[in-house]
Amino acid sequence: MSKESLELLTRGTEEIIPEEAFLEQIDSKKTLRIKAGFDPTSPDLHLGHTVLLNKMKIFQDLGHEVIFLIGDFTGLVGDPSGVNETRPVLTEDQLSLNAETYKQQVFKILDPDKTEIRYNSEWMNEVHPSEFIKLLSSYTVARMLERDDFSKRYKAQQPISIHEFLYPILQGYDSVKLNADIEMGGTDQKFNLLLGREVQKHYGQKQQSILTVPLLEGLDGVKKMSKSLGNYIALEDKHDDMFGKIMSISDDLMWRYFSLLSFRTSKEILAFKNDITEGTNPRDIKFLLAEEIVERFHKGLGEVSKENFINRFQKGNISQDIEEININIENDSELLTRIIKESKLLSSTSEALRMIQQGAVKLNDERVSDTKTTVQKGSSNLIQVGKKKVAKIFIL
RNA sequence: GGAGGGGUUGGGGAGCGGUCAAACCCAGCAGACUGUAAAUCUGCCGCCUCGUGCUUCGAAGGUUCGAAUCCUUCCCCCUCCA
Repeated sequence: MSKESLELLTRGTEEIIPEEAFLEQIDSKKTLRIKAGFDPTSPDLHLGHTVLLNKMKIFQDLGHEVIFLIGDFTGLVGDPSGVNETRPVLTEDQLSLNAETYKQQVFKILDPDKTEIRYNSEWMNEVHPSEFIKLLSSYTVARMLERDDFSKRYKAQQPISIHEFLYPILQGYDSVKLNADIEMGGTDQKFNLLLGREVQKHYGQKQQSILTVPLLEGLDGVKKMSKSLGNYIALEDKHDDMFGKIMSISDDLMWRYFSLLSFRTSKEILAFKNDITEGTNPRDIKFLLAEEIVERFHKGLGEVSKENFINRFQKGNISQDIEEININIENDSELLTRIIKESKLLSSTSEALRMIQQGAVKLNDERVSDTKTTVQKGSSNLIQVGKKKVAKIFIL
């Protein structure tokens, strides 16, 4: 393998274990089986996931077999990684629905012709109980408790269910069944990935090497990007939303996003940093990042998103494509607070009331100060709540 | 199986018969200021028909003029012993 390809492959990775074995594999010219698993616990993939997907794509381009494993069975167990409490168990219906939307989304990055999609229910549903016991004997409770999140929860007197111990072992079994040469995952997966090596050994199989990628911080810049924390940018986000969300990240975080998400060279990124030192507004550099990312998921809309953004926030105009909502009312007029709730702009009339009191609500570009403001049947109204929420509402 | 501790509004965590929609911290939201950044200041942060209104403090009953606070039963969690 060329030096360039190797650089490409290892750039932005957190750890490779064991490094020597990995390099040997890469050098061997053998077609490697690369595994990465995803829990279909929530239907939206976000930018955090793409750090890993991008890596998979590189392996694909190098001609290796990439396995996108959907953990539909293990999803029933719930991965305890990095969580400080027991995860709710999902129903099979939810899981299979999520798995479907996953498939559609990953091919925004991966090459469908070169991707092997597998479900671990394929083999897990067939495992005989005696086989299962044999599998579970591959690891010990003491070693399981070594895992950081388990030991923390244990010390903090928080519950750990027995089934949570199974998760890492089952994940390891997937590696056995798939004959994985390399498994990739986020840094929070390190324990699970390493355990896969133990399970493979237990089954007399060649041990996989593992490659971890950093977890992308969410919009808050502190916690990892995740749907449950609400600090995520979904691949399915509309272009304007995606652009806006990227613009809202802090200047520090911007560099993190550049290094993990951008396809620009390290050299270019360094040049941007210099520009800022020399007086360029960091916002303008952030524009470049936002445009690149939006363009990746919404072909041809990067530029447009930027223009909309400038219109909306720098010039104060409202962008063209605002969500339009129809609301049916019974009387001739209705309280604005109720309309705001009905349109889902806010979740309760109480909240709408407070927002009006705080001067956050605009009706047809006029700031609303009267909490009893009403709108007429048959009218169309532009309603803004704060800077980010806007909708055109038709009262029917 | 035995002994003890505990379950409070998104998270943490006060309250331990009325003055409790419930201190305080974090997170979040809005306004001002800005680059929809950060920092800062101010306000908000259960629901509605906005009132001496309604529903909340694991669940259900009970005591009381009055309960998150007391009693009973049940559910759940943790620790130690077996």
